[in-house]
Amino acid sequence: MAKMKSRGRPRDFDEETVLRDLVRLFWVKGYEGTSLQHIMAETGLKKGSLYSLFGSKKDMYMQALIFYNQGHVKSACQQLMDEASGQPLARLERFLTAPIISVSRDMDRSGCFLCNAAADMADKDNDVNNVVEKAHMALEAALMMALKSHDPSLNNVELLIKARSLLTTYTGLRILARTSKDISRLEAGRDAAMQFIGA
Amino acid sequence: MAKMKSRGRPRDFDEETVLRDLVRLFWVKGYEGTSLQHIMAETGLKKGSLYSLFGSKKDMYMQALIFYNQGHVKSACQQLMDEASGQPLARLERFLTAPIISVSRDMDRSGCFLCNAAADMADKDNDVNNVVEKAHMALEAALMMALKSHDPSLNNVELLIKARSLLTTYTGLRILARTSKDISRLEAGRDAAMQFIGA
DNA sequence: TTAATTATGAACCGATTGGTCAACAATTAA
DNA sequence: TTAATTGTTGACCAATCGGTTCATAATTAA
Repeated sequence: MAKMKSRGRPRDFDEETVLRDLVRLFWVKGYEGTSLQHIMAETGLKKGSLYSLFGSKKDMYMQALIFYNQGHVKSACQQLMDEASGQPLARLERFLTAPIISVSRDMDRSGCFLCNAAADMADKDNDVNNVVEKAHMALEAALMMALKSHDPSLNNVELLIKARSLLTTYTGLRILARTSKDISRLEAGRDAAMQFIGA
Repeated sequence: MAKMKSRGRPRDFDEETVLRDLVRLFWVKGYEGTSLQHIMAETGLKKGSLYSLFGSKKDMYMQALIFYNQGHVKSACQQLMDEASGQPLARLERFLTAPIISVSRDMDRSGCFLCNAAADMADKDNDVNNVVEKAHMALEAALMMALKSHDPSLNNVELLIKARSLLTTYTGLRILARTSKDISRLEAGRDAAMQFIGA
């Protein structure tokens, strides 16, 4: 979809870049911890532009979360389902290892924006809750695909249970990774989950 | 330790009650989401008293978190280790079921203050991080005791791995419980963990 | 009674909060 | 060239933020 020329003064910023900045800010600092000043500094935009573009701070958060889902979450789902991306068990293990790699290799304790949003905003705002819920469902579906590929004999009920247990472990790992100095704690959580689905 | 009469004007509030109020506030609203106005309204105290008592808002949060650990977390640990409180597996299952009961019976999505603190503050503040870390270690130790009681043949390495996997599941459940409308998602996470340790 | 000590409450602080608005700049359609 | 349209900017807003200060109240020790 090529963007057609619009009438008035053209924007002198890239909307996607702005969204990426918003994701990074809300991801690391949370909703209340991110002020308009932070956003202005990070994006280079002034309040007028930001508010004419989004409407409110909450809308900025929402758009950032949706953008994150269409990027990080979607690609995580795709990799889980991509048969060319390795054996099913290896793909599942990679999914559960991502939280560990972030902290052990990059010393990155920002976790997962989706998990942070669940902890931070989801109980306060229904719109955020719905976005988080949809992302969780998408992840469940992708996990079920990978599990089915690993063991085609499993029925849908069994698949759903295993997928949900993996989502629980993943979320726990993402949160624990924000505090834990000991990565073997995280590895234990991952290994137990892998052992459970491998059995 | 009876409190001896102090010299000046006596307090006309109960410190423990104030701490309970602080716990409730920070638990539900998080650190940034809780303002001094909220705290004044909830406790009935004015800023002067609060600041002479705690020193800063962060200290209020810290004291509340420590109080929570000495209450909720400690009693959870004790129940896990209390042989008179049921079979080891039943105690472990009760531990993992608590997050589900909160949301299914009481529609309480506030989760666990400790988990919320990990998600909310632990990466921003080292003092909070240390408190969270210590609580996690205490929970791990209690989980190991219950696991050992269930299967005395397990060595310490095996016990630690299983305990950590349970802590991961517990944390995941507490976070997912903040958004999930579907309690069967939570039950799946619990049942998988129970199946893993029962095996 | 007096002095020392401690707690309370309200006024006050500068800084920051999310949000609005109107003047101005840049573009296209007529 | 002109009008209509859209984007940018900075000033401005009331409200709130966490925090301080100080006079006053209430108590005990002397």
